[in-house]
Amino acid sequence: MSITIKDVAKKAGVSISTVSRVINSSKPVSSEIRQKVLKIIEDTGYQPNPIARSLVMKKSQLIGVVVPDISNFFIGEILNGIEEIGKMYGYDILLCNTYGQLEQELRYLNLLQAKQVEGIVFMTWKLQDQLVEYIEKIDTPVVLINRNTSKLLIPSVSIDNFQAAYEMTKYIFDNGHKKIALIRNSLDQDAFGFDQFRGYQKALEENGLEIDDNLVRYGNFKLENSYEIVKEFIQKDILPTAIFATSDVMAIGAINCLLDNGYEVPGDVSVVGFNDIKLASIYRPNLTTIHQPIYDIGAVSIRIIVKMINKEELDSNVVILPHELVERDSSKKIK
Amino acid sequence: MSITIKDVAKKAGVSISTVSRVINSSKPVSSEIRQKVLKIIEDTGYQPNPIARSLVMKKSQLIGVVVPDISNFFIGEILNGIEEIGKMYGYDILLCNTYGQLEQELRYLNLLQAKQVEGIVFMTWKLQDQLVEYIEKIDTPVVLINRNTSKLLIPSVSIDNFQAAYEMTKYIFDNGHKKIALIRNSLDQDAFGFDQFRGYQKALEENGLEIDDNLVRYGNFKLENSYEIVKEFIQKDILPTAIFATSDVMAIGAINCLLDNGYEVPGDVSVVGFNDIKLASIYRPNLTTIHQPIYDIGAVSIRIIVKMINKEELDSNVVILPHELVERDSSKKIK
DNA sequence: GTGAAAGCGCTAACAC
DNA sequence: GTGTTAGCGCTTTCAC
Repeated sequence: MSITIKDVAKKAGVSISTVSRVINSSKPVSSEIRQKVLKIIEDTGYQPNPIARSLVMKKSQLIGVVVPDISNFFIGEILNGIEEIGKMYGYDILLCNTYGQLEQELRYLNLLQAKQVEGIVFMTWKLQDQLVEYIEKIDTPVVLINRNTSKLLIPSVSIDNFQAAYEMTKYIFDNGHKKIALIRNSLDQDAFGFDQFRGYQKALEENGLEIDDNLVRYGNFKLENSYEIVKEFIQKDILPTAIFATSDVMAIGAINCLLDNGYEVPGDVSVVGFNDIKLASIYRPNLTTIHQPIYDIGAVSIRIIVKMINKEELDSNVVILPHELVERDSSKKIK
Repeated sequence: MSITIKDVAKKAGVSISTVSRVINSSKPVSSEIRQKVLKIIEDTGYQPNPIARSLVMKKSQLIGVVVPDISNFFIGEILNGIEEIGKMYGYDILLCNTYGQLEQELRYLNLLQAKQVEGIVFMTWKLQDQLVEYIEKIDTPVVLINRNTSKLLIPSVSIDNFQAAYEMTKYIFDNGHKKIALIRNSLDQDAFGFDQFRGYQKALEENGLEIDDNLVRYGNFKLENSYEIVKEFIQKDILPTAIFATSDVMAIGAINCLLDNGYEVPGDVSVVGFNDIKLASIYRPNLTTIHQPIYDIGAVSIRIIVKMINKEELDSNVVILPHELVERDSSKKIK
């Protein structure tokens, strides 16, 4: 059995309240006694039982993190930020993987509350209404990642997906492309996928281009999926000169398909991505893409949660981090 | 304030022990009362406080997972297995990221014990003696991932790195290569990196080849690192016909360097990897590599931890999972 | 400045 | 079968 506060108190010849006071510096203790207690703690290697402490303080020092896929490249990088900053504030991370399934998401949200986590960082591919409803109802602070919640009560952190997609589309257009396919994410209307679509739309319209429904396709974040879409472009002989995929992995799927079918990138087709995951600069050709401050997204989300836990006022419900268009080797000018 | 067992007891007009009994089915309760209590639990949405329960049961239902890099591709995939099987057994995952730094590793090991986790899954790049010593000393069950601990007391799960590296080297040799570089991991002698080296060594020796010290190099799991190594090969004009990197990411670093310098893969140089992370079949050329059952490694590690928690006998301290050589497009026969 | 005692929400003897 | 009670290890009034 490990050593408790009682043991320390006994050895020090003081009451447990006194020991508690020196541990927490919650009230003044005479320097003499403090030293004695400290010494005994040192000697015995006593560590306060956080569970007992949690029980009385009603604080678990735990933050739940719900993600749709731990092994997803983008998410892995976000987790780095979450973990590091979380630990900085003394919070441990309870990790939950939902595979993006609503049922799992609801289950974990419930489980995490039962576990008394103090806050939840939530990420999903598709933010279903039922989820929003549930999240807005619960007491535990929740912050959403990678999703603009300006219409909701839930705080969030993301980049300006509309603006980023606009810039990227404009960039492609400025490079001489007139046929620009969009492989977007199949998501609900309030999602970032919709914002991105609007950005794409605006850039085309501004430049007098019409949206070609054949060239706007829904992907599902999977490489195989964009691969198939491009295959269809080829088969139907409607291959555009540029493809804008709203995730790097989908961009790579597109490029792989092109390469497999004897096309050159960017020689025949320019392909650009979104996110700038590590892979974007590992893969050849290096991806032209929208750089997101991925680590910071995780870091900021924790900072928000901590503020909410401490009942501090949030400057804003929606935090928008800066993005940047990174020009690499998968796109080129045409005339 | 949320509802407690007391409230339920009062509403049901029974004692709290009875409520506890129906919650835990720990002792028979008359069907009539059981129904009544169940109904009230249903109505009130009562959920037992796991912290209070932990305090008295001395069980936290938490498993600590310590990894050197959450965003590492290989580790992300392992985490999937850990999370899923862990949840299956009712355990939550406390995630800790160490960046492979001994100081952090020790700190987290300590923190996790203080948090009363019931077991720890531990992963690191370099298993330092100090760590082994510490782990062997503590009461909390620990299992090591991706490391053969046959000489230690600590259980582990991994593949047969020696055999796998042997097979891969032999495969390359059988493809006609006589100059085979090895980019191995710079690790302590008991590590899998050493086993892999021995496998490489054996395959060469069996075939009457000598080890060329210029061609056996230490990488550090980083892409940039193997990139530099290959650059040096080129500069010194000692480029071999085949490069065996003991991680897929390092293999890709090698290929990138070759491509950047105008070489073809596998045209001029065959490059093979190790692990078979998702990226291995996304990257072009697809990597010839050693397939590890990555998800299963995570899954099995949790099963072992659960057995240890339950004080069940382990069949074996060291679990070796099967591997497989996967032939893809980054290697070819030469004459 | 210090100690006694109550109580966080729960489980598990122990009685009946 | 059911209720009473004693803790689990800690924080925090409330006295002194």
